[in-house]
Amino acid sequence: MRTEPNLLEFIGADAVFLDTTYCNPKFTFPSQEESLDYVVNTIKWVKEESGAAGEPMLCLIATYVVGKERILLEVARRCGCKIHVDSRKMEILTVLGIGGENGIFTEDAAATDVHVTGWNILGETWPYFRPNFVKMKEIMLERGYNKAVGFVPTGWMYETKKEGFAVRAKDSLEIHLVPYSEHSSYDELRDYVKFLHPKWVIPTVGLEGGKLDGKEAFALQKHFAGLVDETANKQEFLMAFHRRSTNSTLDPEDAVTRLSQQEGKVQEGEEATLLPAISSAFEQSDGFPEKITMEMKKELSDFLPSWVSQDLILDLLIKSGGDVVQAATDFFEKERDFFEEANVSNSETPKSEIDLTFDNGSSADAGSQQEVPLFSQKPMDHSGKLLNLNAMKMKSNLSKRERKRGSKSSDKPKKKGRSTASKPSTESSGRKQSTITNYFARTTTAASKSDTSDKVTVDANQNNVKNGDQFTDVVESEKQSVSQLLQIVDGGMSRESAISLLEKAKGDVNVAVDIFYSKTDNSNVLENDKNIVTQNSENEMTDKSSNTGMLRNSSESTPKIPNLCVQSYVAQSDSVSISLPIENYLPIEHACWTAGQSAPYLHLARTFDLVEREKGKIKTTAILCNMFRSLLALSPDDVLPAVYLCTNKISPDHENIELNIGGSLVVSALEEALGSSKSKIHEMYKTYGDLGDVAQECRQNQMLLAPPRALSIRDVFSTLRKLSAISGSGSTGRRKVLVLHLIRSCREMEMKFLVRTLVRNLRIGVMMKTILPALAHSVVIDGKYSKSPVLSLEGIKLQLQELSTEVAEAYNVIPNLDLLIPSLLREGAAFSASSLEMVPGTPIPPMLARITNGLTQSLKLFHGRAFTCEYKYDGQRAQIHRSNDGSVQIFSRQMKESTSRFPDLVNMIKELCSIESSFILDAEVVGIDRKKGNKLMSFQELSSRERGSKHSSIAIQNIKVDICVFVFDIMFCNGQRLLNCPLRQRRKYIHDLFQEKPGHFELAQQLTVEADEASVDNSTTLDRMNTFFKMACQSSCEGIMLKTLDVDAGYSASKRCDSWLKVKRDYVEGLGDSLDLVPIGAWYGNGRKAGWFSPFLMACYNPEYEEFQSVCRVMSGFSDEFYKELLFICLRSLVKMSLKGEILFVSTLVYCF
DNA sequence: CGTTCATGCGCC
DNA sequence: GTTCTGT
DNA sequence: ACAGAACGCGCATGAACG
Ligand SMILES: Nc1ncnc2c1ncn2[C@@H]1O[C@H](COP(=O)(O)O)[C@@H](O)[C@H]1O
Repeated sequence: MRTEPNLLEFIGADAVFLDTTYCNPKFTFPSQEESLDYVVNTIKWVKEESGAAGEPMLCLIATYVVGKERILLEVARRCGCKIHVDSRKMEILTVLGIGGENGIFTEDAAATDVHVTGWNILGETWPYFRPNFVKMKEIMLERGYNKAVGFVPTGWMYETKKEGFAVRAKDSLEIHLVPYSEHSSYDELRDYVKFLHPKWVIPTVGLEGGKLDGKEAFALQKHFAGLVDETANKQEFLMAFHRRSTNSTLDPEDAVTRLSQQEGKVQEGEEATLLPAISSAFEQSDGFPEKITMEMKKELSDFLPSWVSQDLILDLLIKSGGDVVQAATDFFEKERDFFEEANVSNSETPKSEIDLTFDNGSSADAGSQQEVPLFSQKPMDHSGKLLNLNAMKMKSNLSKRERKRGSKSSDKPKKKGRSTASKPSTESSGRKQSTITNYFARTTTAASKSDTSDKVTVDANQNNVKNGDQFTDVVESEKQSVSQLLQIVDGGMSRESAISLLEKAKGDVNVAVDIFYSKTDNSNVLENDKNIVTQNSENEMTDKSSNTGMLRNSSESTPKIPNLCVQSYVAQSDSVSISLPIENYLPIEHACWTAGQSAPYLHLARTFDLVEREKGKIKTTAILCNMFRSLLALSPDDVLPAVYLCTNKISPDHENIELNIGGSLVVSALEEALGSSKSKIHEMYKTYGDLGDVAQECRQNQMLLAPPRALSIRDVFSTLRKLSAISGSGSTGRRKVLVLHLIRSCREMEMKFLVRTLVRNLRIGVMMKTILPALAHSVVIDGKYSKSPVLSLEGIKLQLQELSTEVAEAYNVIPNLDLLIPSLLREGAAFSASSLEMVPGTPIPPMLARITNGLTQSLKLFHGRAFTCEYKYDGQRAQIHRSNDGSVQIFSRQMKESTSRFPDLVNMIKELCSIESSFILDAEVVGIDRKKGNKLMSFQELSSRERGSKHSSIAIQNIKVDICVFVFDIMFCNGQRLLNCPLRQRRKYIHDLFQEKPGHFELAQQLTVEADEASVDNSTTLDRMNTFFKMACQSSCEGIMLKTLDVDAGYSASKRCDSWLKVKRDYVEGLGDSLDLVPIGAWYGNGRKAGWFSPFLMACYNPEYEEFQSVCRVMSGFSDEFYKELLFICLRSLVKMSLKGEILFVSTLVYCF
């Protein structure tokens, strides 16, 4: 039995670092399980025990990383802080008869309070073993431990949708990953890093001839020194370093309190915020020109009352530009406020509203500072370059919960004007914007003094909208006249003019036209007239505040209609009738237009609005079904454009027709159309998190000069197509004109969805999987009940189901609405999936694979079934089509045509595939280095290859990255679908029909396991697979794929399927790349992750520069709860430590997936 | 007319 | 691409 | 089960700038 660690040892410790390296199950020492257990128990123990004595910081240092020990030693040396590294592992290693004295820094360690081992690190070979943290995490979670496992991605990073307000890389930090497992020497690593980014090369790991020493790695930093640019972030690091070595006198408790309250803060800036723990301990500088020194802080601190927090002091200093006297003056001016704030924050009753003056000030400053470059004015104030504690908002879990409940209950009084509320009320905030909205909600509420008055307004609005609708519907004929008139005069007049003209002409278009043409000589007068008309109509309004704009406007400025008539008619057709149960919906009577007209976009917009709010899938389908029924009954030609608009597409994927419209252009169009400034829109965007909502909101508040012309579905769609066709010089301008046209024509909630369509983010929770069944249903119902009302759905249930399946299946294989919809409309309920012919030129949605954790697991899953193993190449998917005429096309995984990117591949196919027939192949394109013996290159390198575009192919002689294609499937050959052929046969076809050419055109490496061998108990099979897997990894592959050969072995287009499994190197314990890094900064997350740190900036210590240099960001791997817990506990103790003048370090296990 | 900037787009 | 959450 | 959100970067191209 091992002995439990000495409790006393830990109580005095500030941090516990567990080096868990030894618990790697790959390493087959006998008590592997036991050691894992041991660690887990220790963690548990530390948690429980030291939890009583205060929050412990508990980190896992679990990887083999050069410099880990150095970091610890450095920490210890610099700040003399007590860091106990669990020496028990020495025991374990000793117990196991290994390790102990092998530790690389044993001597150093012995001289300090830090005990570490570098067991086996200096060995000849680089043993890539690592702890089985997959299992560890599992166990930890299972047992409720709350500690960290962090993950770092190796190739890909994402950016949150920012619809026109994105800050591009050049403004943000440049961060690059240095996965090193692929590199056996330092030179290679260096080259790799250089390849990743020549300017910001920070080697973090040194591997020289198998020797692993951070010193050597960093010695080479000199070599790169000239290449490292002097960016702001570097200054930040320098600052961080500098501050780190300065003792702080901040009060730990205060900072901890503040930290615990900072959860709600959302930081929009792209600059990494230095972790408060680090930053607050150090001096602040105002965007770097002037430094605020420790002395200044101390001076001010001594001068002010003792309750004043260090954060406040910093803030004062920053605001005064480093002038201590000024800062003190400022303070006494607002002493009372500050005191109250401090009291509230200290008493741990975060009442949320407090503190707005102070906070508001600083965050607004920060905001405007970001805004400034847009308006080319240098910021005068220089506060908040470092956005940390001072910019935090008060919020607690409690108040969050309260607010949640609050918004729920206020939702209860049934669908109150979510989209019509004139201010972002609590209701409209929704789930999406947790903090900022609430913040705004609070301020607005405060401003309007009472909740109830707000609600009243909302109700009033709602009513008005209804009335407006009614008017809109009733005056349809008048509108038609107006449109007619406008058409005749061909835009020669505004709508107001037309309306007033019609009024004069008593509704007779011909008379109106006459009047118009009699007036044309002084048309200016008419245009002036417009303003008068509008003003008049505005004056007529008695209640402007509750007016919703154009609707009212139009109703007021059109001839009066008898009210009775209005109501009796409108009772049937309002904006929500489409949500009636299918049986009760009357496609013609409930529609908002009549046969022969083209369907108005409003029809769609209203549907979207309802669908967005309806979460149930069945109801959603019913609403959409009703929508389509009206279209089918009144204007079937609009079905296709409607389906496109519903699914946020404008063409089949493979046609590479793109809108080429982004947030920026939409924002600038909105600016112009709505008379809002960019900064205002940005502010609102931050509140709503959706450009569509912003536009809708602006529209709501806008007084329109003219009621817009009705947009039809056809108009919208054809305008979108027109947009996509624009190219060449002046294109941006021409696009904007079209966008403006669209935006200006929006009525009601059209704006919201039009804008969302433009930024291709419909967010109504509906995709092809909902739309197509809805359409299928409507087709069945339309066929059955086009003449009579729907009696019962029971009788046709089966038919509904069947057609849905047929349609979905057809689309799964041939995802081309241009073919599917006409065919469906033509054949009605008789439509079947085989109605569509498979032809090269239309890509088949690729089949996808299921993740598995390891070979054993996947073997289990395929027990008793024959299967094949294939290398999983690390490149890009390519579907190769050859038509009968011999032409070749390449499609990507997302079914975009990428032929122009691979002219060499096209040639290769033409040259090598001498067979006459047409075919469709599934393959992976991989970068290959022909000079280095056909060594496969990483995806990273492939991705830097030139791209080509819709109009231009890349030049074959310029190709920098050669490729090799690895074929693994065939779906179509010689006019025949092979989707239902078992893989064994498809595989045979490939072998029979194609000639390999090594390094150019190869078939995927394979290993066949027959049914009788497919058992976990068959060790030969497992061995073979293991070997195969290792070979795959050695051949620079990502892992292997396993595919059934006979059972369920068809090609399931577009499905993630259990008959294909993937086993990736990274999932398999012990084979991931890893780096051991120190978090030095973090960004605030967005959306769901708003309010806490999400991506962390990780760095590695460079002793030569004596600084931490950034390496990468760490993003995911924690569950949300994990995140919060980890961060709060960790940061809290970190702050504590740092404020005591000790350095804080977290070492995170970093995992590459 | 060449360079830099801004924006859209697609990839594992 | 992966992961987590919400319905 | 399914949908949606969160998570960047590098190339191509038009616009703006000298
Ligand atoms: N032999 C193979 N079979 C199937 N897919 C492969 C193969 N080799 C590489 N891949 C790629 O692996 C991808 C699926 O893995 P993942 O992206 O991890 O889900 C596919 O989209 C292919 O591009």
